[in-house]
Parts: sequence; structure tokens; C-alpha cells
Amino acid sequence: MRGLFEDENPAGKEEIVGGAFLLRAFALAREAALLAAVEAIAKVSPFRHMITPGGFRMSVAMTNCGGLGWITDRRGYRYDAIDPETGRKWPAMPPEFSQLAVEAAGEAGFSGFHADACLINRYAPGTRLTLHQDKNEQDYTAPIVSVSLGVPATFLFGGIERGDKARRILVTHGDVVVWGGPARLRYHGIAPLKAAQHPKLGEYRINLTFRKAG
DNA sequence: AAGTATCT
DNA sequence: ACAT
Repeated sequence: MRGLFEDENPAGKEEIVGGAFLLRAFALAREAALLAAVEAIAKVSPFRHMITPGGFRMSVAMTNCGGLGWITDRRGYRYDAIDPETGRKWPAMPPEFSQLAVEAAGEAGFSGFHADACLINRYAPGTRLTLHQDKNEQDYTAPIVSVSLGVPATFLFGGIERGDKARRILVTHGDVVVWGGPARLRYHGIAPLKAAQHPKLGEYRINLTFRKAG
């Protein structure tokens, strides 16, 4: 039974499939620090809509922090230490980000996770991310840690092949999804965001995705 | 194809 | 299906 307010979801761990876990409300107590850090990062490296190799503008607005940032342009997908929009290094990974990532990974059974990249995605109503694999990282032994903030979204969690049936999981403010090991290369995405309002983020959803990219 | 168009 |  859901609470009267979306943010009242009780904390808890649920295994989605082998190697993938939903940590409900895991980041909730840190929302103020996380949102302040996102705001500071976006002042240095603003959210922008990147272009896919196919020449399409992504509906999700993105920025990064950490030693490496995920980027896409007509040449392909990759990680780079330099923000192509500013010509400077991505903002440093805030300590509260690193701490959240290692703790969430540990809670899911992946000890010693040290993220060197954090992709920050901003979703407006209607924005989506079609099913894809995270496969631009150097090795796949480290898990992926995905933190949801703001309006609720439907997280799509599929299989190893694109055509595999995807599970639909409602992720709300403060929820964290961690996947690694046998689930590391599973397809995943976000269904078109339904219009809603969040007290702190208005119409937006923010997602922090931590990786060991290098 | 981390996106879009088009068809059932 | 398409084919950066």
C-alpha cells in the first residue's frame, strides 16, 4: 500500500532480477545536499541536449561531474574528461555523490565501488530514454548506480537482448537502482515522463547515474 | 539507435 | 525497419 504522499515510500531492498536491486528511498535523507550539488554543477557545466550518432537531438538534457563524463555527438558515444561545451574539465565529483554511490552499491552487494563518472540527466514532461545498454565503460565488473530525484518515472528494465521483455518499475524521489554482475549489460530506459509536480524540482525528474568508466 | 517513422 |  502506497502512502498518502509519494515520498513516504518505506525504505527497503527489492531484487528486480539477479544482480539488480531497487533500494527504495535510499537517497531520500540526502536530497538537500544532492540538489544543491546538482545546481552548483549545472552552473559550471550547463544541461544541454546532446546529438546522437544518427543526428538526433536527445530529449533528455545532460551534464556530468567527475573525472570522466559521458558524451554523444555525430562521432559516437564515449567518455571524455573535458566538457565539449565549455572546453574545460567536468566539475569535480562532490563528496556526497561519491559517498552515496559507494553506500548504495554496497547495500546491493557490490563492495568497493568507486565511481569516476556521474552522468546527470534532466527529464521534462514527455522526455524519454529508449532501451539501451551501458557499454562505453572500460570494464563491466563495476555496477551502475542510478539515483532518482523529482517527479516519478517508469524505469524500464529489460534483458541482455534488445527484444527481451522489459519490466516496468515506478521510481520516485530518493529511490536508487543498482545493477551489476549478471545484470550489468541489461537493456534499460525510461518511459516518456508523465507530467507531474514535485515540491523541490517542479516539473522535472533528475537522475544521477554513477559509473566506473575508466 | 542513449532515436524516429511506419505498419499492424 | 532504418543504417549515423
